[in-house]
Amino acid sequence: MSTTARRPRSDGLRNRAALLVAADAVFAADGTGASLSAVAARAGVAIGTLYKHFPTRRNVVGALLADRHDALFATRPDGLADWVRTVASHAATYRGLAEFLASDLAAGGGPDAAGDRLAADCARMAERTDRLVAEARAAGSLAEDVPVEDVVTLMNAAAWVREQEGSVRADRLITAGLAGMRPGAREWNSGDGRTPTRREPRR
Amino acid sequence: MSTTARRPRSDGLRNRAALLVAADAVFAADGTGASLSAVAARAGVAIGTLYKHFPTRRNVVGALLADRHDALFATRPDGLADWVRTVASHAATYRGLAEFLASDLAAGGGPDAAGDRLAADCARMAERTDRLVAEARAAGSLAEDVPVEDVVTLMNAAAWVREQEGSVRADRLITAGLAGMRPGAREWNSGDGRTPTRREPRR
DNA sequence: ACCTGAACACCGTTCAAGT
DNA sequence: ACCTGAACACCGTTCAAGT
Repeated sequence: MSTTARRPRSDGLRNRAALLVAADAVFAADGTGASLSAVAARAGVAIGTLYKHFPTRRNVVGALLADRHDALFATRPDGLADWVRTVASHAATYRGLAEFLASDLAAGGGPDAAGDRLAADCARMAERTDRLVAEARAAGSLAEDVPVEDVVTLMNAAAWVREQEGSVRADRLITAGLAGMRPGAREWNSGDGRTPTRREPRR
Repeated sequence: MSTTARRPRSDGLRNRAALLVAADAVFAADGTGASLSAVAARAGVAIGTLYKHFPTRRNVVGALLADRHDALFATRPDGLADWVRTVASHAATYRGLAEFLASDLAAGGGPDAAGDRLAADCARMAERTDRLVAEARAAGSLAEDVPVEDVVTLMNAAAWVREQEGSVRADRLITAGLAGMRPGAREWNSGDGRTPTRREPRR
């Protein structure tokens, strides 16, 4: 029960910071799956030191994203489309990050939710998405029967597309996806993509 | 210039077949990036034999997909939506395959186009997509100003989503995406996802 | 309290030697 | 013509030993 707050040693702090700087550079070049040995080498510390500070690769990614997430949550998104675009762009910071975040978000916040920065950030992202989806529904720009999951899927998919094919294609996917989620957009057809009729019109 | 057709040795053929069976099982379990040593071991051959038959991992994947592609091209898709769904489903056969195919398709058919089965198949897929996009435009179910690339992006994204989140979410993404590519669907707004007006109506 | 680096298990890829 | 398996370079992860 004694939560004795031990103050960290100064070399520990220095090494931690150096590791994050190195990880950012290495991940930017080689993606989220890049060599951790290379990260440690670049930071000028032994591999054991990296594992001491960050027991899992997930911890490295989480720590690396912390600052970016602060910035992300500090902005007031101008509607759902803006939020989707911003998150998709963020989730494509490193190659492989989209997959990383998608699985983390799906797991509802990763393995150990307590004290886990990445898990907490994912939860916050989910909350904000919920809110903006509700707003968009109220504003009539999102159909009532489109679940939040569909929007989250679009965000993840767009992030992956951004990694693979660049921001232009990702933006266009978002535009089309959201347009297709507007009230009435999925009324006629959507089955075979041929005959533009057949379902009874709404109201 | 002498294209002397040498007939392959029988043990060579047997090993090749065994390698493909093993690769299918291992890839199904661990994805496209799975251990090739494990594949060779499961096939009961030495690692060198694997590399003799398939110099690169891409060749393994290509050979593995050959039969599936024959089946894919044998079917007559019932419109663009059907084709997009079919391809997305196919491209999610193994984990990691979506990324594999996306980059191959983007490269216009991979490194060595001549005699490369995977490259040829990708080219065929591109052709068929072109044709169905043209048909959909003519039928009025796809807006004239939607480039084929947008449809291909949707196919790739849906395949990735299928790997990550399952077929339900992938299908819904396709439905929304295609609905958003219908004539007129992107007319009003699509900027901030808030005010449903502002652009001049069509015609 | 933190750091080091050897140690172990694994994988990709090549290539000399075999049959 | 094809197969084998040792060899090399690399990586993830742990842990005893240091300071």
